[in-house]
Amino acid sequence: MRPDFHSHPLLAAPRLERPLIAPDPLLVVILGPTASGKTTLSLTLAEKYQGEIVNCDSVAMYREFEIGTAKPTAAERLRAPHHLLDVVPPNAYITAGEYARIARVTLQEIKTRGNLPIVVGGTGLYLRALLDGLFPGPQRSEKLRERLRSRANSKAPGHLHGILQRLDPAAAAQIHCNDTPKLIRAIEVCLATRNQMTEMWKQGSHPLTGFRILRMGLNPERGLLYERINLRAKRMFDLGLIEETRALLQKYGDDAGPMKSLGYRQAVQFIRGEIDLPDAIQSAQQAHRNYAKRQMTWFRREPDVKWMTAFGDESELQRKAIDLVAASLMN
RNA sequence: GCACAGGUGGGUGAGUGGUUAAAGCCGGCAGACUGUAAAUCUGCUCCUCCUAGCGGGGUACGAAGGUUCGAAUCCUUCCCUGUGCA
Repeated sequence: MRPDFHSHPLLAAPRLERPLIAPDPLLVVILGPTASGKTTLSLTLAEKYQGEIVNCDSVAMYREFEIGTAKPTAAERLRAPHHLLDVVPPNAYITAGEYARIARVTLQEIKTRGNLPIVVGGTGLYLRALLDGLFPGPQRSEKLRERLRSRANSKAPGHLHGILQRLDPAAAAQIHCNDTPKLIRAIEVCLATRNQMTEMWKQGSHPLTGFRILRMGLNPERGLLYERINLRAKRMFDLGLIEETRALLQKYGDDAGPMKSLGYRQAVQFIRGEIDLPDAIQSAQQAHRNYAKRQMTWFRREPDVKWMTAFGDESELQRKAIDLVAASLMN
């Protein structure tokens, strides 16, 4: 049985009831769509405030996936300590729950050093898992999933939804019958816990404690963002995305880690001869743009975000961000 | 110049007399999301006028005419595009 990370004394210690002498230290969160300049802003803030950067981008956690992930460069990583980059082997996988566990440990360590933790991320679910916590659900069961998937393929379309309907009607009402991955997870939770997933949700989650959180959101004008996305996605191909993907494919096969993610999926299609290079590039650009939109949809619901309508590398925005942090440190 | 093929909504592409303001796909916009989330899924999407909304009206399938109760669909001419022959 794997230890429940929520019970770790350091992470989930109840806050003291009596007023604390010193307020909780600050935690800066930079969120925003892909290519909005989160990295640049994080570097600026880290240098200014002795910060340490904690990645919150799911794909950037994988080793050997380099060009397509727009990780901070080696030079950038020299400017401030970086965490949770390159921590997952290419043929393994990480989940939101696992991310939250290790990210919380990392945050605690930064706190101990007295530095300013700066969480930088585009993965909404990971951010939520870190900040708000997930419900205490079971881990994935590959066997069960395999069984469900193969059964679903041989049966009528609504099959999985029907199963969930019987197991947990409330969950079934919330998950669309076409959304196979979410249906599978819900069924998995019900079966593994012998309880309904919606009941499990009621047990609540464990939010991150011990920090005052300052959320800064980058929201540059959409047209400009899309231009940057197009340029960056194209550049990834110029820098050798195809070659990198080919090597990864050879080493780990096509189900390795984030092979289905932005850019890599298109590179794989090209390598297989399914599309030509211009189409692969265009398709990758499109995928990045669509992703940016989805990220904004997610982040708009995030509470207490200080939104800024510009890119993270614009000096005026950086000045505002610096002021925001200064003001928060003051309180 | 002649011969074929073709010109449909932001793109692509169905539709070959009425049930078509026009399928599907893409794009665009909006949304969902509780352990692989850079994943997965959902809704809306011609213009215009009236209506709070239901809804109703007007335009529209290269252009102009024509046939017909009725046309994106049939006919004529014209304009474009591609291919073949000269």
